Amino acid sequence: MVDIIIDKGSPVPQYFQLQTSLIEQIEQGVFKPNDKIPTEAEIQNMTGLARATIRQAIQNLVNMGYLERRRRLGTFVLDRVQSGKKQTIIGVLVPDIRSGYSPELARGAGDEAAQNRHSIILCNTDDLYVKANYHVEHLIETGVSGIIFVPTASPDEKNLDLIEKFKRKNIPVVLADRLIPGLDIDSVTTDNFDGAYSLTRYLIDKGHQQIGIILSMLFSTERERLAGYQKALTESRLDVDPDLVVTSEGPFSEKDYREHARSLLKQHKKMSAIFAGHDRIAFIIAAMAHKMRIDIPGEISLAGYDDLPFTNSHPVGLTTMHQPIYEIGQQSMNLILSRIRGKKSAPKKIVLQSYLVERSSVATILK
Amino acid sequence: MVDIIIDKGSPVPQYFQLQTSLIEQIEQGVFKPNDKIPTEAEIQNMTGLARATIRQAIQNLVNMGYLERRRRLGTFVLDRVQSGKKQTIIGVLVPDIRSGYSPELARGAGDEAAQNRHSIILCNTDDLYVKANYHVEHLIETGVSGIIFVPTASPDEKNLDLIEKFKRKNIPVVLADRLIPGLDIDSVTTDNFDGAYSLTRYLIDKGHQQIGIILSMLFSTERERLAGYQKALTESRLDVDPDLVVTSEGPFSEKDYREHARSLLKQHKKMSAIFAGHDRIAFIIAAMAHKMRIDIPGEISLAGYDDLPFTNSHPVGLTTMHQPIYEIGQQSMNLILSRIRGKKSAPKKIVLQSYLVERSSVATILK
DNA sequence: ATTGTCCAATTGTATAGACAATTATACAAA
DNA sequence: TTTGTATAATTGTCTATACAATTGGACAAT
Repeated sequence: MVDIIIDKGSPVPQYFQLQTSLIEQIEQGVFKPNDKIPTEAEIQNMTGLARATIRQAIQNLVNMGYLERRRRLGTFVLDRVQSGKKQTIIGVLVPDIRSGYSPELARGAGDEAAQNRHSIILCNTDDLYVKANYHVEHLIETGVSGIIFVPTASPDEKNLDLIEKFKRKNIPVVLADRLIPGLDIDSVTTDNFDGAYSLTRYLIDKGHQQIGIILSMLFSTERERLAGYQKALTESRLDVDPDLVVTSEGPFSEKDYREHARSLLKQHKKMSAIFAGHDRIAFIIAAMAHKMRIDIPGEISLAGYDDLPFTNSHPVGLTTMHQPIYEIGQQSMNLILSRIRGKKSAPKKIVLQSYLVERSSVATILK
Repeated sequence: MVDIIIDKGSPVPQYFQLQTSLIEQIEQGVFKPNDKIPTEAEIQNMTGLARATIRQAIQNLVNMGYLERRRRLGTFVLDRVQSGKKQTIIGVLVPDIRSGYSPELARGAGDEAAQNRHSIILCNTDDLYVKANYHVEHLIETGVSGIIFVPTASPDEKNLDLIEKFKRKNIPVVLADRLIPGLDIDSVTTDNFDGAYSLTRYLIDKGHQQIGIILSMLFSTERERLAGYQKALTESRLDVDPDLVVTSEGPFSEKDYREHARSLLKQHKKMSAIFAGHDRIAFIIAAMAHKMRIDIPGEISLAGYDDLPFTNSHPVGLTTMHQPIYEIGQQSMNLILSRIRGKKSAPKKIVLQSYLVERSSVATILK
């Protein structure tokens, strides 16, 4: 039965009490869609409130999309679809949807969002702060409910600055794939240290003793991979030859990496295997080796990292660490959705495991 | 100067007159962002209206995002950005953001949207009607302003059905890359007929007389390519050998295509070149040829279609038709934005040109 | 069957006035 | 310096009341 009680003594405004009471009854189904609620006069009799007060409450519910007034007929409850809860949209900021793992990540996030009847707005940052910032402002204006963010290649404080903007608006953020040192926030990553360690161990077990490595130092992911590589070597009492460690501070540029690949391959007599920081470098190395007439894996073995979707169909047959990128996207979405639903708890740091995919680019060396 | 005149005799409600007058003065810059407007008491003196009436007008402007009340301080004009006009969001429906040309297309559309301060909601259809339909409903609920749609692999009437749903809601739609026969609607495509014709001519000019082809018949694009191939052959008085035309009715499946590739390659003595319907098939053929120890281009030449982003870095060195996918995305976005801005004119059908990218997979045959 | 007129219910607009809550500011007290 | 307190300006909440506008439905006129 209809039942509205107003506590005149409460500090809660009476129009607000009425409003809350009505919403409750609508959501609990006392008033169903298309039902007519009591007229203003009736509510006046029931509650003793002034009509203006009642109107204020009802007007708010009309603005919120719960009710609809029809002159001479009364006030009616709107359908669920139209009422209240608007669509939830999650912003996804990735470096570049065309390449690397971004498509896979976006796909995982998108599928998971779709399953929960939400959508993603996709933004390319090109790993640049300015572009990311542009999208950040825009996403906030658009009113997204949450953000999945792959930090850009900019300095940490720049990335922090972007995250801060969301925090100020109470929009939850999940970091995907890359971390920002010292920042305690929800994240979904893979264990790059452990992955690189396992991969290097694998190479060592195959008999390789001189292992070159080439990677960028821009991201937490690759820095961890370098650390894993170093640990595996020192653990096996092998020297880390600084000549064989080629790092780059700059962002990924096809041309730079070709140069790096060439300079490393020039020393190919000094080593039996190369650990490429990620598959794209691996393929550049493979192409360069082909050009320099160095046979893989005959003369030198090659291992990658990522196992990108097309790695599988690439004729090099690259042995690489498979990263569960799709799952990163999924889990990031799940995490952000649980935050949007209001879950309060300490930041959750999900770390997924990678696994080795053996193809044909690594040879076994007989001692 | 501040100046509010209310006509008490007018049938226009006085609160509405006040409201309109205030909006006008805000938009004309009499009140600038962060300015304080007169207090309720002052307006009362200026107009002679009751405070409740004034409040009603002001409350509406607060709801509309023009004003902000600050207790004890007064009522202030908000920034333009926050006020009124909501963000425009464009839905983009692609087969699969992970593979093929979708990432490039989404990137083109996304960049163009960003330049115009809009966003894209990205949806993967997997070329399935049901998934597309799911997203369609959701996009409509979300209130997107326009749609860029790559038709699914479903029958035409299913795709028409999806488009119809948008039309009913007056949401403009642009078809990207693929067409639906008989449908007169905005579209951005490439000239597949002409492209395939040129590519086949190129092969013929290189001395190839027996040219196999393998493609799917599911999409308008590939059907046109087949037609272009046939035209080039007959024009040069070469027979179209039905044994060398391998078509598939089903959707793209790695396994099926491997089988098709194998059966075509078994006949490799009968031909000197293969025209692969798109690059992904081309790479499957290349991998299969490698397995069967058939040298490309030594024993057989191979040409693709699409020039996907990674084709370039693929060691096969595939000669292929470059499709301006990024531009398709851009132009689609431009077209949809002009429709959203209200442009009325006959459906515009933009056809972009492809061009040949010569790499090393096609040999010249000496006669 | 269509059109016109009136009625009554209900929401829409408006006035006048009262007191409450909030908060920037200034000033006092610790 | 910090903390508490008073003040006044302004918006926030609420009552009581009146008349206007809209409109479904009944009924009459054409």
